[in-house]
Amino acid sequence: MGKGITSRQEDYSKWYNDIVKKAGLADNSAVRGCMVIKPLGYAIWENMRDQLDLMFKETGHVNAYFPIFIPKSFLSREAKHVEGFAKECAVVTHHRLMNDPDGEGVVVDPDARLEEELIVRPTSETIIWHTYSDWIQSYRDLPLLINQWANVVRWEMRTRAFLRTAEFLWQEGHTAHATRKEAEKEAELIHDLYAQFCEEYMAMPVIKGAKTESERFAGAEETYTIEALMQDGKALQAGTSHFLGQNFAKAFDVKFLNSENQEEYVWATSWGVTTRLVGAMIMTHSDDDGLIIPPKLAPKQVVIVPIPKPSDEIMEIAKRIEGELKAKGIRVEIDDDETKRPGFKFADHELKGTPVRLGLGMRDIKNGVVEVARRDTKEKNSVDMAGIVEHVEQLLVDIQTNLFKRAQSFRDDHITDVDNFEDFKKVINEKGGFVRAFWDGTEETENKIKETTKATIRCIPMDGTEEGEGKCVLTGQPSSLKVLFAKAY
RNA sequence: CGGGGUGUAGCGCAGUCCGGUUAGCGCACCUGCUUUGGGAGCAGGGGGUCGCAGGUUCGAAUCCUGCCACCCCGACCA
Repeated sequence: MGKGITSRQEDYSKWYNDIVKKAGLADNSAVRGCMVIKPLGYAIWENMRDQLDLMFKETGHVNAYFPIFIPKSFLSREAKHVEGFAKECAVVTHHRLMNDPDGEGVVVDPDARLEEELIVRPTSETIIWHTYSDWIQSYRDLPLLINQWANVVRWEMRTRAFLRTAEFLWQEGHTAHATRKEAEKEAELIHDLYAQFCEEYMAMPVIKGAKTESERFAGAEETYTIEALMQDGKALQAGTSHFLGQNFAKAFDVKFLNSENQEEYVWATSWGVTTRLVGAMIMTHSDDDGLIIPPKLAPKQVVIVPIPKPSDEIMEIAKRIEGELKAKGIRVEIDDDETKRPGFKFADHELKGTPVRLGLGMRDIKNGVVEVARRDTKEKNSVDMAGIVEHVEQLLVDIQTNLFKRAQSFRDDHITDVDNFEDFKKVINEKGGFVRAFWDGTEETENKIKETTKATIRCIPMDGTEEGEGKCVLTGQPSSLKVLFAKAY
């Protein structure tokens, strides 16, 4: 699976940055830490967004939009929340510029200082819960199931395209419920939905689990996560769903009257996935020849290349095939650029990850065939022109399946059970991937392991079969808790 | 904020140690001809405040001083 599997992180970073740049997914921007998402990168995100949006709506959620600015005082209402985000907030202090009285250009007008500073949202819990307190009076107002598509800003020290940028795009769901049980169910529902999306659409296997207390979202009682494994053996948190208990309801005084006319605080969840998923897709599937996009997310699923160039006769057949594929709902395009030669186009479409390429020249037309090349395995076959539409339709399904299986077997090969700390260190440092081991459940042990190996507990897996009793991999204390460790992005 | 590195054309780089023609190469771009089934060849052409500001010198991409920016590795994090 390409150069991904390397012990040298530097090489992997270079490979990743090269793909982002050469395939045309994103550029650095004028602002440090922010990126420009280019049309191809954005189109992939749009496909992710559209599918997720559909899944949210099918489960009863609706979209709304809340302000990008949050009054500073809101952030301090929930103690843990402010602690978690305070260090990475962009702050608006003024609302006006003026010509520099001592020189050229503009300066901040000192008279335009805001009475209360505004925070550029790093997440929207506070402003949304402030709003919910007005919206919720009765149990009849519940549940409130709202999602927003937005940008957020977290002033990170070090950034990396898609995986960690100062500004990123995401969706954040914020729901309010009458009972603890219902809110817990909501958090689990979204957790499952995210996992389903990653596996079915991104062809990326994930492990579902819960975060330990120290890795939990700031202000959450329980954080569910889906963890994916990248080709360099590092784990990536691909999405989280939080059960917030009544923390935010209490902080923002969101109460409702139940059917017995008693006042109660509401129960909450929040959940989100980000443009990081685009980075996850790259690092899960791509190879040395460039990007590989799973068919379900590919902006272009099929490209038809006239060989050697788009003559009338070739174009007539190409257009017929294009029309038939489109009629099946397949996203297809004819590359009729006369200034580029076929060899260039082949390499270019491979770089950009188009799942299927059809080559069509006079030789093929005489033989009544089309040359079919698949991006995932790079296999080429001549296929009977008569059955080409059905063939391509099936091939897209096969590629989607193959990508998932390939990523899954890589992932499964990189889950290693260990029962002593020597093996633990060895696997983390040499083989990479997930290490499954017993943990005594203390934060102290968790921190010690992090300090000595840089591995963190990615999750306490949910579908962990009964592992019985064992001994903590570090302390040897008796434990019934088997968890997954890994180095992570 | 620590450790390393780099700033020269849109991109990637050489030249800097040891100052000296008009600052060079590859890719990309433009024109023409020949090509065209895996990133075409030849010929011609356009494009530069050598990161910024001072200084030394007859002369600075090159030496000196100061500043700035970016990248990689850590700490922090979706």
